[in-house]
Amino acid sequence: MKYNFNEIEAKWQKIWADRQTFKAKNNSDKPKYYVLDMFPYPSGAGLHVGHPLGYIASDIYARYKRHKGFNVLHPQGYDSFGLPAEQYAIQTGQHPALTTEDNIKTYRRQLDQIGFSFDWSREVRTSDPKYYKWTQWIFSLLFESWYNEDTDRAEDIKDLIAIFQAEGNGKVDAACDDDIEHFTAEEWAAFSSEKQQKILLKYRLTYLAETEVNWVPALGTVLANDEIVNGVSERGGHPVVKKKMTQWSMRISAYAERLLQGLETIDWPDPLKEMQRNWIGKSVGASVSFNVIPTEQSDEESYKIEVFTTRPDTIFGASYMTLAPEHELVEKITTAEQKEAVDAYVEATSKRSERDRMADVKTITGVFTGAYAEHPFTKNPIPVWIGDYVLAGYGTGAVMSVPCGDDRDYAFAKHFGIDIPNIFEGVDISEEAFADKDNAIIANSDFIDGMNYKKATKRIIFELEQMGQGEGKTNYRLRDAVFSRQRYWGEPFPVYYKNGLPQIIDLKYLPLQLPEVEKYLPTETGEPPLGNATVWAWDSKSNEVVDNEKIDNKTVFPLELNTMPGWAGSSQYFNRYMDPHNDDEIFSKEAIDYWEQVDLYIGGSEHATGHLLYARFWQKFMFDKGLVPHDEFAKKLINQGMILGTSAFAYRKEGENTFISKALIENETIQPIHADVSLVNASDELDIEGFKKWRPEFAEAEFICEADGSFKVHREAEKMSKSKYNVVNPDDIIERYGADSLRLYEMFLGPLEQYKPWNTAGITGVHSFLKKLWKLYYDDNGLKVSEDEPTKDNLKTLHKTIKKFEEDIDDFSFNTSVSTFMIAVNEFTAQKCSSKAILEPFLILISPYAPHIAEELWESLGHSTSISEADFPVFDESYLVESTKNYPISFNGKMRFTMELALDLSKEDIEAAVLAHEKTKEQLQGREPKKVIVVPGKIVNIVG
RNA sequence: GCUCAAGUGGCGGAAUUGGUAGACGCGCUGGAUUCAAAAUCCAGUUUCUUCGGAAGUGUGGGUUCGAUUCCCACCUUGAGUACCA
Repeated sequence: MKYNFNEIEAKWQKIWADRQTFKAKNNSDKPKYYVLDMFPYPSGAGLHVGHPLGYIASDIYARYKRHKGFNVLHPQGYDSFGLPAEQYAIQTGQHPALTTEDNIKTYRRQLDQIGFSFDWSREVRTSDPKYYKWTQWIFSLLFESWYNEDTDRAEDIKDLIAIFQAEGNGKVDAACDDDIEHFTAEEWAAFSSEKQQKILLKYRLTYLAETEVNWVPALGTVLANDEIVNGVSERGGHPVVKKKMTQWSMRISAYAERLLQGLETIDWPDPLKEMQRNWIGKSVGASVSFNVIPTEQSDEESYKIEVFTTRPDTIFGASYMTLAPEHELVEKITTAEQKEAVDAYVEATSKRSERDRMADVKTITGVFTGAYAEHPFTKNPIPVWIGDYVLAGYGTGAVMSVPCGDDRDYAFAKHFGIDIPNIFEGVDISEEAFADKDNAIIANSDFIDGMNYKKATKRIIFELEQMGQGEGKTNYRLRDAVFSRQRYWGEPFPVYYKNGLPQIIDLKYLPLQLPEVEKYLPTETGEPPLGNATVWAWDSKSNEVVDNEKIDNKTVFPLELNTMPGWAGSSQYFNRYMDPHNDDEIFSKEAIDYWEQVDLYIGGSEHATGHLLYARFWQKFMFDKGLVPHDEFAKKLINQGMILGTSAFAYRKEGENTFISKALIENETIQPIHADVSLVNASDELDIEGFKKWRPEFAEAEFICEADGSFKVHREAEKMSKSKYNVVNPDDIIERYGADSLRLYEMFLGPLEQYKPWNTAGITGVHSFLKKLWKLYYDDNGLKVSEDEPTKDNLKTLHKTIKKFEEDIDDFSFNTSVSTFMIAVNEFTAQKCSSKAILEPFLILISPYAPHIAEELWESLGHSTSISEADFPVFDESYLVESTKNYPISFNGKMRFTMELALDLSKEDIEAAVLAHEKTKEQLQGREPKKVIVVPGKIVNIVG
């Protein structure tokens, strides 16, 4: 009988689906294990071979854990809101829901034929109203919460109102907007309801605020900072400009410290943690306030400049101050003489886009305001400048400039001829600043002379606090996250506006479903696409959506026109899988108490500062609300590397329609043109006729070939993408070699975390391994497995494989496992092993990797239940180390043999080793030698 | 610039409490089978070699009986970040 993989795979995929083999129960005597993948966005292009890499790894692990006796939750779903479906809708008028539905069908078909053990009964889709009901609900929960710094957790807004009623806001320590006015209980009571609502909005964890946002005119929407790469939009590469808009924001900054601390408690990759740390950007230092020396313009008011510094110890080296051009004091303190120059400078910088400003870091610009501030200790006047190297958005938008201790201040001072006093002992600052704080000894600084950074900092902060001119302060780079998008295809906010103030729709009336619109573009008046909806008003009496014409602003009000960003739905899906069909609660208490959190999460590192940070934030919030038992949602995370495409480039002479083979290029100016990879063979030769037919503009092209008539292309690894013509489709691979081959090969390609190019040629190796495996069980006469007693060699191979397999999979070294199987099959073949006692447990080892062939052979051996229910074979060391049993050698003792070596040591080797061991011990006068290293045939070394 | 990761045959890659470097696969070479091809099987495949050996894990040092592994400096590549005071 032959190995007919297509038939076998279709058969078992159907059986698994029919029997619901992988359906997980929310209760069990077994320990639980939750394996999660980052759910896909179902794009129109379908899957390419790079997409399933992480899914294959997690599937192997999930199947392995089932064999190990765990109740495994391994769900899958779709992140189905998103821009491409909307863009397609704008172009074609097709409703995004229809496009999305089609794409999901393609995805499901492709995923199914790879043989994943997903529990599809728990599928979620972020665009499904039954799902986004709960996304909206979490939004409303955030709206009804504030962050209490004293208890360091989110609390109910009702508690805050109670405090305001009892004692005003004087003692409240909250994460809130920074323009809070103080009020007493009496004042609070006297405020109008509107004023009270406005104040509360400044405290809520999600709030409306006029913010400077990243506006992308080409997309008609705003983007969060993590959606912008090098000053252009991540999707599409459109220019980004700053614009002030009223937007919903998430007060993630309240959680900055906990998001940082939490990293210590989770087993995530170090580079990814590092990225999150940098993104949160904690810096410890002090805030210092400098009094502005009154001038004729400002003598009526006294101004203070607040600065943040991480180097309070260098305060005596401050020879000037710098404000960001956008700083509010700029116009107030500028003197008459300098006004013209300052205005011109502010005007010029505001015109420069963010991108220009970033690209042009080297050029030093700035202008003197004419004003002076008073140094808090020396009382000397120091000039106040403005310069665009100071960012309005970080710290206070102002700095005390210490040219001798900071490179940027140094360059600025040098450029404008400002004083550079040296406050470091024994350091030459004539050429550059001395920024090494760990090796600095302070000098010329009054009472901190001779101190190091640590001591001086402490002392300065103490003195500043005494004087009331500063305090120790910690700053975070992490900004609150803008949560509004001017798009159609996203979750609607459960919000309507009464007198311009946001009101939340009660959970009872959710989901608030997306309205139908005629056009998916923004309206002519510049409103978001939902502005096109005609039935989009809220009747607060009947609690339902009604026609816009009924708006009277008494009982019927306009609804929010923005929708939520892509990360809203993906910040809660991992918990929803635990109880996905619950319409009364986001999940039941039993479900969350049973599954707790994700044990293993596999996905790409590109989500480091997006999804993975926001999801941690929501989880911490949910934890504060007592909804989840852990404040981190995923215990362990692995980043799978990307599988790259191997692009092919044909070189064309610049300005001509003549192509020239790679090896023949000398000094022609050439232009590389992407050629479809299917037109190029393994030796990098181009199919010229196919190439001509492929693109009409090349039909008439000339080709300069090698002497043997071949035309060679240049190869390069790039991200797989349609536009680079380097996409390899899994459907073709599966048809030709089978899903089991694809699964094995993707794992065999290299370490999971690594980026690696796809190369179809190598798949024949794993495919012939499967054929050899099949032949161990079947020959031309049918099943050849016998009831024979296993030989010693058989047992040795089996147990060696079990041992190696477990070591590999515990380290997530999926690639070496495949090699382990290959070695085992080669050994069994050489041993002519047919013993059922060996071949049956061996199948269980293979089954996570190649589940279809394993199921088929398992059935052939007479089992009526799925192999996924079989227990993992028990490893028995005695088959491996028997050869050393009769000798006084312990494995973890002073004499060391590795397991592998012990297998192949002869009796003579071991006797020689024991002798050498004893002899050395004698020489050392009874002390145990540290190590005796033995390899077959010789003693390598003895270490005393 | 800063932070992090990685450099091993023709290729993908194995080997880490320091102990046989190159497992396993691809490719290549030779052979068997075949009218032939595909498929399959067997043998070989780091380099040099006077066939005894010698050298060898980016480069140069160091520690060690012993270094792909540890330390220092440098080079290269990739990723992240970018005036964060």
